[in-house]
Amino acid sequence: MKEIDAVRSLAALAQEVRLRVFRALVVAGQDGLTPGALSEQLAVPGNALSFHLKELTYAGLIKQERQGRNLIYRASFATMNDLLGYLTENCCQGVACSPTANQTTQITQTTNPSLC
Amino acid sequence: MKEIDAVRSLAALAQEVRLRVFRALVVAGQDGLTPGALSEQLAVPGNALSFHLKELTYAGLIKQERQGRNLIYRASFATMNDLLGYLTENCCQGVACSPTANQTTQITQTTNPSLC
DNA sequence: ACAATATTTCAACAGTTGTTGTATAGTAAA
DNA sequence: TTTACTATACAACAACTGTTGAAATATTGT
Repeated sequence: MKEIDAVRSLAALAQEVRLRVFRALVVAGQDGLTPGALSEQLAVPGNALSFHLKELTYAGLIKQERQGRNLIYRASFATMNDLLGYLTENCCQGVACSPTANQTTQITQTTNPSLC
Repeated sequence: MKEIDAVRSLAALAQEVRLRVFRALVVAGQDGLTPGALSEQLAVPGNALSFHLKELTYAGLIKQERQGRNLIYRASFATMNDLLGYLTENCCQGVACSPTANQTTQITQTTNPSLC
């Protein structure tokens, strides 16, 4: 992941409505959610929601797929894990920064970021 | 971590200079870095850097400590891990969302976020 | 074709953010 | 205490962001 992509993703998440949308989609997982469901669940007007979904899509954090008259939005776990990796890269000069831990937070399968 | 804290942290990181500063501090680990060192390393004017350090501090992502005439800035791993946990919470309704993985990305020791 | 539903687009406005230049405050050494 | 160094604070401006209301597009059922 490049710096510009990370900034774009972080900016997309740095907004109340979008953060709620993204987290709701993370919880929904493969099933995803329609804009209608999100609008109701989060009490956000349709046009505002659409604007925010576009931002999240532009950042690559969510994907859409049409199903009949509805769109299904899903979180993009791959992009999210890239971002998490970018933020934790080369932690503590590669040296273990604590005696206890050596774990990684990924929201699904992928490559392993360098961490301490 | 509350939503407002997450938004504040994400907004703090969603800016080129601040993201570079934070990543440099993550790499530096316990040693930390002075504003002078950061200013030189990242080629950012002192006053601009000061502004961004204040933002990161306000978000709780970095901490400062005075050492003689210098200040030492360090990344706050605890806050960062809270944030990572917040972003991945209750992934996929708690059900494993992929056949392969069950990992976590943390940049240092702490509590374990719910993931898939 | 028509009506109903779902979703997006557009324009305008207020509010926020980042940069720059200049000034100020704290610390240390001569 | 003067000088140099390190770091922060403030004001002003341009650029970006989020919300709202009104309109447009797309899909389905009658």
